[in-house]
Amino acid sequence: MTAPKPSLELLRALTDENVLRVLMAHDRLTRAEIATRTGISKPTVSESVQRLEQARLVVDTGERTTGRGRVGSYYALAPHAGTALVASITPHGVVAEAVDARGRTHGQVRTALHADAGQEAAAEALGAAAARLDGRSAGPLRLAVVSAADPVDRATGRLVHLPDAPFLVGALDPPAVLADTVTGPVLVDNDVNWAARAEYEHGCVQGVDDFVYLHLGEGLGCAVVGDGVVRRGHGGLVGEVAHLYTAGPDGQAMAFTEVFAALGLRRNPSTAVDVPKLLDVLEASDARAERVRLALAHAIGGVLSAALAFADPRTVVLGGPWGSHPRLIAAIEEHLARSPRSVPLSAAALPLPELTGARARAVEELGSLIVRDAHPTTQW
Amino acid sequence: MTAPKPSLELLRALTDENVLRVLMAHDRLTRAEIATRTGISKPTVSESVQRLEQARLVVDTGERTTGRGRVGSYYALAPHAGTALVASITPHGVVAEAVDARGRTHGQVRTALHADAGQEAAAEALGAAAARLDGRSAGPLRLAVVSAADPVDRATGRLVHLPDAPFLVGALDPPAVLADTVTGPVLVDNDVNWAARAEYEHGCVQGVDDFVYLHLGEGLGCAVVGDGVVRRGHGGLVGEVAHLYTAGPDGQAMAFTEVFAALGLRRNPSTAVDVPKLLDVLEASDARAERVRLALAHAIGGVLSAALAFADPRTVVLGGPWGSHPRLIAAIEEHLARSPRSVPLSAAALPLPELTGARARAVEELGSLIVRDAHPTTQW
DNA sequence: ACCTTTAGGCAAGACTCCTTACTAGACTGC
DNA sequence: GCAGTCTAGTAAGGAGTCTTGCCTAAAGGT
Repeated sequence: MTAPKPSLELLRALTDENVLRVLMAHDRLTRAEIATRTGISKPTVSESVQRLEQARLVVDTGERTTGRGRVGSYYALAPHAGTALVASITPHGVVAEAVDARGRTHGQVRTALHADAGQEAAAEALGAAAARLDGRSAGPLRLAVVSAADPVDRATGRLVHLPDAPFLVGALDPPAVLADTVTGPVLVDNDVNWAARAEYEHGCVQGVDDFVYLHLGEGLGCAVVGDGVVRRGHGGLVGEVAHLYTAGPDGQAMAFTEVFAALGLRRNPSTAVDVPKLLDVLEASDARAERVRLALAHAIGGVLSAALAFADPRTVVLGGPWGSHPRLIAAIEEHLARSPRSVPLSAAALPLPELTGARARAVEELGSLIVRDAHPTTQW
Repeated sequence: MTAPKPSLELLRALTDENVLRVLMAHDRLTRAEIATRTGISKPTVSESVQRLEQARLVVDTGERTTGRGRVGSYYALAPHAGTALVASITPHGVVAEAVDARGRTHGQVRTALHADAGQEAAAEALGAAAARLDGRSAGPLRLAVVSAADPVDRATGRLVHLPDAPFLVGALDPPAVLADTVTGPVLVDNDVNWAARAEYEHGCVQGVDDFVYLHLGEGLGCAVVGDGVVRRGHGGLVGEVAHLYTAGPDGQAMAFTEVFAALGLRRNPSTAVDVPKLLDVLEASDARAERVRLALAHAIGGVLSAALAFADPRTVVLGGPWGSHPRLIAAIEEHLARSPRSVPLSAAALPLPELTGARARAVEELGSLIVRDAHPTTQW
């Protein structure tokens, strides 16, 4: 039911958007190249470039074409059109970078955190990183996209604590921390959701519009991609599988997180999974380790039965410090083979996937902001 | 990333779309009324109406305005612009109707089926109903929207049989059955999904963009609405909760459908739930019935824990022959109160919800078809 | 030295939408 | 019964956009 009111202003806006978008994809182009790439006629492109140059969204780079024919001028997006902040926050540290609308990274800042650093340290590191990147880049930081290793409230962007969840980063309010440095919106989401986006765009499930990404690490998380988009649900808590009923070591129904308590795989007194111990179990070959592996496969099989029922994925991607272990995947596959419904598994493989996914969103969003700059009042 | 190529043809198409859409919402309007309602100027509207009249998409109804001022002519969508077939197929019978782009129903056909009628009877009833409605309506049947009480393959529109599911209607291929009568696409989906759409638009969850609709009847089904749209997943099998792990009567993990076997609530030898017997249990007040109710609440609580983990609904709607029973809802609420995460419940109340939901989709789709008629080559 | 190629500019034309002004007809009030 | 008022629709003119086609300038190839 899309039907914007027709007007000549709309046409002009559309032309400018086409020009801006092609400049976001190609970093420097002559007017003639823009015309052929967009399919718009040369005179129209010329007018548009003139408008956008006057609006300081596009600049003549000073470079000139070489080769046969008349020399042409290369145009590009104005460097001061702004950049976006991309940040990833985990209990181990903060990684932040600035990206422009072309998708180029303009500097990266890493800050290590102690495991028991607490939330103030995380907030401070995030703020400091943003300030440094803001000072270093040509334009303002127009928006921020933040990845956090905890559940995120969809309405406020704040990190939330769920019962029996490890709360690795702790209470943090990224929009508040970044309000002074970033001029526009601050988008926050769970690291697993961003990782899923990265796998969708650059990883092992390209072109698969419906899949589930199960992250198994200290915390237990999951992302659901439906119709090509990461689904967040009402509160942003899609993928919080800790309290999902599944099968425990002796076949009794229990919450997924309780399975690790029952198997002695928690890092007491917290509710976090003891990853080193779990990896030992996956490597060991004694009978007890085999029993634990079976129990894990059974429990994860239960989680996957829920994924099948509520997300109907084409594939399930397993990631996280122990989620992509081949022996675990083999055990789960064996379990699935005996189940009434099955689903193919694959292992996640991208490095820093949450940063990749967040970066993609940042570029997309920055592009939309710049397009809106050109025609602030036009809406469609 | 929407950026259609600007052109004058696009503008004209947009004008025509605005005019058509407002005529779909108001059934008869003068040119002046169209102008004020769309915000487009009178001369432009006049041109558009002339074009659309020539294209036989709009007609002068012959009616004239009364009251002060010059008499105006009322225009309306052409009756032969076509209608859409809406059909619901359950083991008890077929209900079919024709709707026009205004959303008006143009006749309903009901065919009762015996419980053991088989799939040929269903196919025949559907085909016959379509033929009768086709003959009765002014224009052609341009598309069909079918609701079926079984899982539907998203790619083909065929009904599919899942292990341990009752397969109430049986193997049926609505696109094939309707290919001769319906000139355009045939959209098929599960009755629960259509019912969820009806509740979203006219029922108890209006404005709630994320909810889950749990249908409890002979079969066990579920619909997931995320960001305002019914989610279907890769194969269209979102909501098939029969094999979801949950808690059985004695606390052991088992598939949801097995719970009914364990409780003796199946209509042997099928896997369908014995609804009358279950309703008896909900009405009875002896200790055994109380135990069964607790077990049901526990099992459904497990299903809801999966819904929370994978859909994060704002509300859960309970529907179906026994799903909206107050005593069941009370038992589930009591169970949820003791759970780490909870969610509000509400009871479905619409009559024939699957037909309402399917009708809404049919009207929407028919509108898009008619708009495309006006400008077949323009795309956005 | 001449031809070819290419970026960019210019002019003309077609088209769309809008504003303003006008006409035709019918009701209202005296 | 008549003048005034109100409204649907039309006509004319203007502003703006896109496209086609042609031209010029400058560089490379032959």
